[in-house]
Amino acid sequence: MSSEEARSSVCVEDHVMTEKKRREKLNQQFVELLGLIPGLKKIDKASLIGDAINYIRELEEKLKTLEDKKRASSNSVKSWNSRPSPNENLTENSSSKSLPEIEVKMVGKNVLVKLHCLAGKGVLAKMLAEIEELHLVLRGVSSMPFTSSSLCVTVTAQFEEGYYMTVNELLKRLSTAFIYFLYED
Amino acid sequence: MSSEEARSSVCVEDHVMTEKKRREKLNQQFVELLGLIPGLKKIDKASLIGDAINYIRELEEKLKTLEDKKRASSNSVKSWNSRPSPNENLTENSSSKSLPEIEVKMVGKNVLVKLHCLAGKGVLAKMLAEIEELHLVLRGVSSMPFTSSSLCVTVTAQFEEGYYMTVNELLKRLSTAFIYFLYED
DNA sequence: GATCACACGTGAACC
DNA sequence: TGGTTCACGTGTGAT
Repeated sequence: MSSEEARSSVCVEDHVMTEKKRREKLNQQFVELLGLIPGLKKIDKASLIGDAINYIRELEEKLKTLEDKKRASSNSVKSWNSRPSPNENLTENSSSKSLPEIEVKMVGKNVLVKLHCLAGKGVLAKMLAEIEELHLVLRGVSSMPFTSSSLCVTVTAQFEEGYYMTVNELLKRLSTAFIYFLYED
Repeated sequence: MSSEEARSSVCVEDHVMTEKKRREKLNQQFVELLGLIPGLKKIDKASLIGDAINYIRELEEKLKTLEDKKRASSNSVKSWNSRPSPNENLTENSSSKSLPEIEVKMVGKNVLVKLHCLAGKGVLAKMLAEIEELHLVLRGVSSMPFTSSSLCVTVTAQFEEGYYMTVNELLKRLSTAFIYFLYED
């Protein structure tokens, strides 16, 4: 008897409490997980984990799909500045500044944007998208190859009703947007 | 003694086996989940579920971010066909077909695409992106307003090295891509 | 030897 | 009343 009671320095009840604690924690995790999984039917612990597994796989797949789409339409843009050497055949008599060069003019709500940048798949589409996100309505777009690797783009646009911006602000926003391209995952 | 043994029709051992089965199933789910969660340190059951929870939250957040981005650059395209009434002032002497009208010409690797479509924010950018996804390298782009609500776009391009397509195939792909715009979530 | 996490058998609750 | 799921206390192995 006495040997059984004193079998361990801290007696059996301690063990029971510890185990109780462990179960509580685990169950707490279970209910937390329960709140995360949408549209589950059985609330079995097993089924719950099963649904969690399926949900994770589902999310991962969706994410992969979206990322691939994104990548397919913006990956090439990375090559835009991937050759940061300004020693192209365009620094001869141009202002010798590195690309892209951005020029903005405004008359009332009318905007003229001139862009000179390294050509690359997706660059033009991305530019237009970014311009339109600044609440500009495209009027005319002209794009022509300049050197073998650079592009001259001219865009005319108008501010949407109720939107306006100063020239400097617009220039800053455009530059920011283009930089955003380059570092986009 | 005998009453204890015959307490249930199929004796206690059945229950034991069932419970064993249940545990096995649950543990099986645990290990399956274990393989899905990246970079976990402790392999506690509790910690495992905890990490699973965090991972799910992480995935959901990433997905939301990506979807919002996507939405921001493609939402406006929905307005493209949101006025499906062909009774615009352009059905007068045009071929009276509903927009968009797509015309494709090819000479060797050189491609000419003419598009007549309802104007809308994001339309042009999306078009160019889709064209480029067909392994076409943009050469020249010209876009001008036609009626107050429609747009004439002319695109010259070249197939990337190693890529080719028949005129009909190209036309089909482009049409498909544009339809894809309209029904994109 | 103390702590931690686990699997087990068992009684009970809930259709 | 059977089938299914859960919580509990306990024994045990690993660190």
